[in-house]
Amino acid sequence: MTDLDLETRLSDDDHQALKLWLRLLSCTTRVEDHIRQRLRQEFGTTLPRFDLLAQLERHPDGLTMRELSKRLMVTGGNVTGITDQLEAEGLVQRETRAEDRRSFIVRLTPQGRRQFKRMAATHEGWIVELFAGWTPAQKTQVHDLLALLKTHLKDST
Amino acid sequence: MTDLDLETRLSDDDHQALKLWLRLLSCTTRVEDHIRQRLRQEFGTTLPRFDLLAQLERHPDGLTMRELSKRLMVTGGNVTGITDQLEAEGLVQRETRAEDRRSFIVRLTPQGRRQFKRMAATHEGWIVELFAGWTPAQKTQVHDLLALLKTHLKDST
DNA sequence: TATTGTTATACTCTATAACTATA
DNA sequence: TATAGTTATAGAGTATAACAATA
Repeated sequence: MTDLDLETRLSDDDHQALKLWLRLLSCTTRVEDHIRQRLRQEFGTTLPRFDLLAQLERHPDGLTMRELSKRLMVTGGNVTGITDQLEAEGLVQRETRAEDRRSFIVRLTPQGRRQFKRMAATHEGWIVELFAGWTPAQKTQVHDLLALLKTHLKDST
Repeated sequence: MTDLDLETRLSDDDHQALKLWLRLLSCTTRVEDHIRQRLRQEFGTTLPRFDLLAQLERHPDGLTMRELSKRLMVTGGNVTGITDQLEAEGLVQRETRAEDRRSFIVRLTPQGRRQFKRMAATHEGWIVELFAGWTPAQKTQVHDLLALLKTHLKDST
């Protein structure tokens, strides 16, 4: 019964970690799908586009494509595509730089800033509603616990 | 200054919910990517294939395509594709049923069961390691808190 | 040579819809 | 008619690699 060995060496504690992970994954995925759907329905946009705008809103002086690529954790080609769309919609603009003519600064347009603020406020409302059942202490605690995951991820890679 | 209104009406508590969600999303995504990568490297498989095998392992009598589709929360065409691959690899088999010749039962082959148990044990090891910094009480608490999210999701849909 | 950004291409995962064969 | 499953197709979202311009 070698198969059984694989099972019996797992403690309850191990199964608890697996159960937690499966729930974490399914909950997060479902919330994410829900948010994608509402972003599309209510604002005709996507999560990657929203995320790019959010980065620019946090950096009023703009970011280069390379910086956006690193912050969004996607490769350069994708940033080009998303930026093209947002520029066509008039929400961001590319600005050339004299210092380095290979790159440029991507910045929110006034319209882009207004539009993003509207979307961000609505988006935040969805999230607040979602965590309405959690106390502030619980939110803080889980927020801090999650930081530990990233540590373990780096260690094992 | 209408823009400021959107900002000032948000309490610290609201921002806390948003911060928590962003961390939840980024942590989960990074862990998921990490697991996809290791499943590919070490077992040459993908998360959807692993998930399908996991469902069959939990149901030794097998499941119909329709049942798999519902449990995996993907549409039928996708289940057909994944099942085709797994059948080609000899890990699952389709069995016709006399009662209803439109459908069949998908079941793990002995080889599929052995292979899945190997992968599942390794996979569980990754997860256990990941949550090593959490106490059993913390795991239970977060597991239960996450259940609340699904409730709020259903309400707002 | 190295770096920034673009283009072209392909892969994974998903959905939709038309189709078949049974019921 | 309705249902189980398949096929064909399309669309996100991502990566890789070849390329042009500049450093």
